[in-house]
Amino acid sequence: MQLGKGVEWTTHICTMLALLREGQGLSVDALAEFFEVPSAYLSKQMQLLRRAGIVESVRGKGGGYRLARSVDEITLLDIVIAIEGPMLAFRCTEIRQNGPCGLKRKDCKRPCEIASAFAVAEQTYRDALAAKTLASIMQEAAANSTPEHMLDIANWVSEQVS
Amino acid sequence: MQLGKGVEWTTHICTMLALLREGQGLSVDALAEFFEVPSAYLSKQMQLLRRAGIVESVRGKGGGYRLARSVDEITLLDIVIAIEGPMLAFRCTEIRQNGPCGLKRKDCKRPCEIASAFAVAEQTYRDALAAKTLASIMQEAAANSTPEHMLDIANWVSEQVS
DNA sequence: TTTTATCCGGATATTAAATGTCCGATTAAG
DNA sequence: CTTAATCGGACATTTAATATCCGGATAAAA
Repeated sequence: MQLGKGVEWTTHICTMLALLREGQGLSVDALAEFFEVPSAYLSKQMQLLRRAGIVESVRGKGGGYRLARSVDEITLLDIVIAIEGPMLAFRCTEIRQNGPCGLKRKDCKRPCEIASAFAVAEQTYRDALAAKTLASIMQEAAANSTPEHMLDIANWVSEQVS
Repeated sequence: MQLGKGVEWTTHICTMLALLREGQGLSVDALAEFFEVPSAYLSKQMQLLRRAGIVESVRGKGGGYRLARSVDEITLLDIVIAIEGPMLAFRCTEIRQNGPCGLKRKDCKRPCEIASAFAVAEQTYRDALAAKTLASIMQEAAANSTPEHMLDIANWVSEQVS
């Protein structure tokens, strides 16, 4: 049970995009270089974010990606669902309907107790992710970082958005 | 982010093993037939449960699997960890240390805010699974099932433990 | 208008993980 | 000794994750 690398990558990237001013954008190549991740593959992950409405893209020279809404309207759950899809981690294949004592389908309108228990647990997970906004992450990051490092990043950003 | 089929299979199987009396056991072949899952692969999953101390095995003729402890001492988390391993779903590859503004390793003793947030969320998931014992699942299952179906299963079990 | 930089989407390739099978060794009952 | 069962390792297959490439669209700048 593993989340794809895209979740880690794009979450960090969202914190970068949050530093941009109105009208600015960062290209996939710049972001890939910043984090040393493969550019072409990162491009695919960014497209997933775009289709989810988390970021928006500007095509053509000088284009790039930027956030599509404010940092307090983007949660970790939004990102996970954008990258991983909406399916639950627990896959119920209804094996209670199999074998010599298998139940009839009509008697299986409600999920079994096992599937229900996993669904409840996953909901707590999602609730926790939904409660964590990009805004709160950036606030914590700022509190734990040094002024020098934040300045480094600000300088790199301004070099990119030429 | 998907849990393996072994989690669903072995959880259902634990509820079957819970029906056995002292000294009885069920063979992998019997369990595989009961749920219509591939016997050889199920055998692998059962070995994982065994190494985790959830079930115990009896080799040789007449042998099989049975629970290694009582149903209120076996949780869904025990089963998930036995099958999937102890790793967290979110893999932090420390990309904050990469690229032109990468942090030095010595400045990364604490996990970053993103990794922390995912760790907190996963802990709520695990807490929920740890709170769900096999005992509570069987109680719910009994409440939602019919006497006929429970009798069907009891009869099948007694045929197997010859 | 041409060049350049960028996203977009599809196709493809590569790698890793999940799933599934097989077999020889071991163990215990009859 | 034969039979039935787990154990563990090796292997095979299938699927998912990761990664690359390219042609097309778009827009800015030269």
